[in-house]
Amino acid sequence: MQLNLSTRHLRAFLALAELRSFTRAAHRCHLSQPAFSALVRSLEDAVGARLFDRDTRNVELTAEGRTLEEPARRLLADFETLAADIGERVALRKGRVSVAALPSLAAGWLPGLFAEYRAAHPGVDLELFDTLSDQCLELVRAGRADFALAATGPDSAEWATEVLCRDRFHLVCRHDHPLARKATLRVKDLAAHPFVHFTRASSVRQHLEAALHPQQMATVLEVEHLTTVMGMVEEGVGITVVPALTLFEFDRGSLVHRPFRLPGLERTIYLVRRADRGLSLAARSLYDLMIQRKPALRRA
Amino acid sequence: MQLNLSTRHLRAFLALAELRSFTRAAHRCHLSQPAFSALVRSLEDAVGARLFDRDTRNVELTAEGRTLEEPARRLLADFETLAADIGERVALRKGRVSVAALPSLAAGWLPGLFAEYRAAHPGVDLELFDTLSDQCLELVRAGRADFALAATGPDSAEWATEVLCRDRFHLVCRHDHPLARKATLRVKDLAAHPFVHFTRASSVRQHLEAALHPQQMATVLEVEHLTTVMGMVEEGVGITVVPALTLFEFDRGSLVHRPFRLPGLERTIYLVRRADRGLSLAARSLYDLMIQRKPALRRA
DNA sequence: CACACTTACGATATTCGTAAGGATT
DNA sequence: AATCCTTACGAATATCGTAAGTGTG
Repeated sequence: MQLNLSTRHLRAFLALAELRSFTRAAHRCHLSQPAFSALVRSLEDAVGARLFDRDTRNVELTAEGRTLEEPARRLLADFETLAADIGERVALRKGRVSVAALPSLAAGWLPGLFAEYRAAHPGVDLELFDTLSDQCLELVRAGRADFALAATGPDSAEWATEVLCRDRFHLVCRHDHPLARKATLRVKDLAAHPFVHFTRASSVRQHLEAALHPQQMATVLEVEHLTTVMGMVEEGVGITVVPALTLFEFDRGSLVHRPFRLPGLERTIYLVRRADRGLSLAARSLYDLMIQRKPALRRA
Repeated sequence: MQLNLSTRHLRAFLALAELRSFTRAAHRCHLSQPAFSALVRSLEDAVGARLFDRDTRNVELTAEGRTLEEPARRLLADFETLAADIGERVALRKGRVSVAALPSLAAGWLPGLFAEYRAAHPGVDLELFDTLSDQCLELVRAGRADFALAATGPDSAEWATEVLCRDRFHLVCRHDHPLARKATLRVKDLAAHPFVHFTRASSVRQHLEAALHPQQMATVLEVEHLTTVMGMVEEGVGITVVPALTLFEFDRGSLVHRPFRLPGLERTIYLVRRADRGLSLAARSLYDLMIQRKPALRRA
């Protein structure tokens, strides 16, 4: 037989110990006085000892009651701290979300979204891993990230995926480049010009090659970072093709970007999470905000 | 609105977190599975968050549940420590009793009684103040002693008193003293012989003077400690009169002690406690043992 | 279809508030 | 007489277990 005590028992005990009056303590506990009396008695029965000496005039803790007073106070405080903690998590005033995202998304679209989320829930810690697709999934699998923004939709029971948006590829070249003003843009037009590629590990490169296959590019360079691609193109080293979500990097007067008509020339951005565990409230709220604020697809 | 949680909620939560099965956790909590299910739901409703992700195959903590797990474990452990503590006090395996007693009782009668009590309840700490009557009462008034053994029965609403025993006065003299063999012993016989008194502060002295009044003694010495009185009498410095409960000190071949017939020549030993607060369980049990083992009145 | 959680539901236990009782000042 | 805790008691609520329902492998 294990005893069952509730926070109401603790509150009643402490109220009575402090106020030394059943009537007033009952009122503090929002109970009628007889109900309060019964509650105290049930507590005394549960612990097997009389905790208060009472006659019609005075109420006072017994020796056993006094030994209980301080521990009970701490216990209730701990309880309430815990309740407050989870309450703050429910109210999204506290918590932590960790997102793994491709660099192309991390730099362009996410900052604005994170800013909005942070303004709404300043108490929630945000963590962002900007890394390549495989590593993103690995972080989610290991539980270090709540979910990932990735360009691959891994089709396994391990994952729960949802489409965030489709991201069309654009040609980027200098303003004075021949392709900048060509009437209709075709894939085979690319072959004639020096091309700045992403490294083969990047999802942009992989998507691009798959979409353009078997068309070959005139690769002059393979680089890792988006900024480097931009610099190269701006200096006329070559042209490139990038997804719309990275175009923020190329928004400068010396450059031009133009979408392709070809429907296959796009990638899909997925929200990916583990199928076997739900999202925390904080993670869910950020996830939902992402769905709600889907990246606008640029036409220009 | 303040939430009400019970130890059963905690136990259910922890059992389910550990066993990851409603069926098995319900069994551990001695509940039917649907009742257990309802209990978990009521916990989730109370904290306002889903704590377990469950489908028909798997049960697992949510992120919020995980944040709750360790604190809940500590909280329940604290609860049970506290319950165990008070249980041990109720069972008298733990506790503390403090007694204030006159030196005459502290040295003679109490040691055997304390030994008996200690053997029965080795976990209970015993404290003994052996001091004069006024100081005994002061210790009880201040709450530093649970009750006192005193020769004065203070007749005030402040005190609750109970008679422990009556203690008759005996003449003590050397074996070779004239009074050692006198056929009938009268008070006035005392006046002719040098008398060793206790100090005026002692209750023995006060009782004796009150009882013998207006008879005057031939005082040769006033000393504080019982042992000193014994030494003086043994060396033939004088005779003395002491209560029966101190006779243990005079049980040696060279000395004789003889009771007086006079009924007034006795003192009453009281158990004295504060009227406004009860005794702790440990104190009550020692108190009751004292009543039960009242000092045997010596006839010899 | 077997297993595991949820829902339905009637029975039982607990807890509530009002009203009466008893003790003390 | 007034105050304060306890007891009595019918009503509302909570909790229980059995049995049926539901979804998943």
